[in-house]
Amino acid sequence: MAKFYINTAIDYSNGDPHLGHALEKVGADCIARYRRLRGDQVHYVMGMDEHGQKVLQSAEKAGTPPETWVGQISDRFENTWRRLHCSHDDWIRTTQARHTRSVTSLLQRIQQQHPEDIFLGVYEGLYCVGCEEFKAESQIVEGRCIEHPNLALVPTKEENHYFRLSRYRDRVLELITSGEFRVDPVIRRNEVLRLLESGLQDISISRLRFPWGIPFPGAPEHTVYVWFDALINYLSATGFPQPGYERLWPTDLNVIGKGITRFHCVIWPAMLLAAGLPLPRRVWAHGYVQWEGAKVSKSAGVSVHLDEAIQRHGPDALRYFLLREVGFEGDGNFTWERFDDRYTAELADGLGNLASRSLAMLEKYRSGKVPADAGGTPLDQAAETALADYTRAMEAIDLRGGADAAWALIGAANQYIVQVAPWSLAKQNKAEELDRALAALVRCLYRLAVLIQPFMPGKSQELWESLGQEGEVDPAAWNSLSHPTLASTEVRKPANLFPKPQATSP
RNA sequence: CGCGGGGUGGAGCAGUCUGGUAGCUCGCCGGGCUCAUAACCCGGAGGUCGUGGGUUCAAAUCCCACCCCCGCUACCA
Repeated sequence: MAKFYINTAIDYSNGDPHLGHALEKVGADCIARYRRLRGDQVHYVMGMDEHGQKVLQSAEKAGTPPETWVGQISDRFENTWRRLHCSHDDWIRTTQARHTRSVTSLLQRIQQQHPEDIFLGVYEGLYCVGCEEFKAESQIVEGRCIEHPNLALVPTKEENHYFRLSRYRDRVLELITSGEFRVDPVIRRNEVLRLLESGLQDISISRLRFPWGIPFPGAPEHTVYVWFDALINYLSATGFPQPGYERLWPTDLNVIGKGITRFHCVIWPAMLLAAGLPLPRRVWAHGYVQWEGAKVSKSAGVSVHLDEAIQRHGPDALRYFLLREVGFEGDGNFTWERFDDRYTAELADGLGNLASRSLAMLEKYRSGKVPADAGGTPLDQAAETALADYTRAMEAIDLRGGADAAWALIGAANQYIVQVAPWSLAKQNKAEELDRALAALVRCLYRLAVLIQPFMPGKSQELWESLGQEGEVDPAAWNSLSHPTLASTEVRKPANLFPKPQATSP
């Protein structure tokens, strides 16, 4: 059984979860669930990035101690992901002792293995509190930071610890080019390669006398710069530096947003090289959710829509919509209209109605008992194709393609029903043909329950149970997809899987 | 300025690498069916593929120029 250690980016404790965060978590969860179906030993970790000046300021503004503040935000995020059926195995927070231990240890390890890679330097410049960084000339317009024109830049001069990032350019470039360290999709890889080709500067990794962070090893008046600190969480969650962390490390797949590839595809690998540790095998940088065609940002208050979006048609429907409409590769758009359209067409009229009509016939013509048959119907053939397409897409992290394959099977099932017209067979007393058609339909639903599980675990389970199945969809279920044995199983028509609103509200 | 993505029937997209009757989903029109969540199936109408040149027997697809929209440019998923 292969181990599969998957991380999502940890989110900054500076606001509420929004649709963009949700896309990432749901996408990673879909991948994690698919890997579990395939029998991998999955370890899925999410969490929070809780240090840094912006967090401290937010806490102060709220009149709350920072420890309490980040605790509240952490709960809010994790509850949201649980509501969306995320199946993470661990929840890491950068204020936890295990993380402090890990950061300290990693830095010491770099200092031991490559003492010249961490050095003292004086930084003098204009610091933007909004960005938590010194700004370069190109980022300053009229004496203000481009990103935060409402905040005054603070002239700052301080002694910082630096990391010799420049030294690792060639090696990282080589590892990406050779595919040993994979960066996907290709467009993101090309961006990172261009960045590397243009050269790297050493980076400041500590802040003097800033209290809300991890003390810098050997220089307690400094704290570790928040980004440097945050990246290490992926290692902390393996138990590093405790023996046995190698059971999880390295990360098999790190799921992040396209905006932070620089940190995950350049700085983080360089840090690991400096420490003599293996690199993640793969980074996947998804696109952004646009709201009605416009960019979603933390400041825009789009978090409001997340609760609303979950409530609108339930968590499973939101997962489905994010992964199929918005997509997990490029940017995608989110509008209520499209959400409602897809919900009605694909979930209610598509999957929901198929389950409803098929199982209604089972109850009506065979009292809910699945007849024995020889199999090998055109619908079984369609399932074979769908399964192959689905597998190919999911292995390539083409989540939209995976959903497409499952829905192609739904289309095939509806066509099959019209072609064989079970109601006519019943009237004509063609029992054997009717048995064959009904059994084929139940097999089809069984397969669908498995295929949709990574996308809609809640609805998958409802369907699974209505098919008379015990427990949950698991690797054994996956392995039975080519020839499910369901004869004599008792099935029942479920309550509407995807109820439609009675009247279209304005 | 630099880099990148995009401009295809009413809407949203695929197709462009490897030129050869323009495809999908939704919507619209017509027909069928009655098992089903007024659902499902079949057929049809609708596009000079951003603009202008060029290459070619043939261009959405290759080349050149231009117009428009959007993102990134160091810490936002």
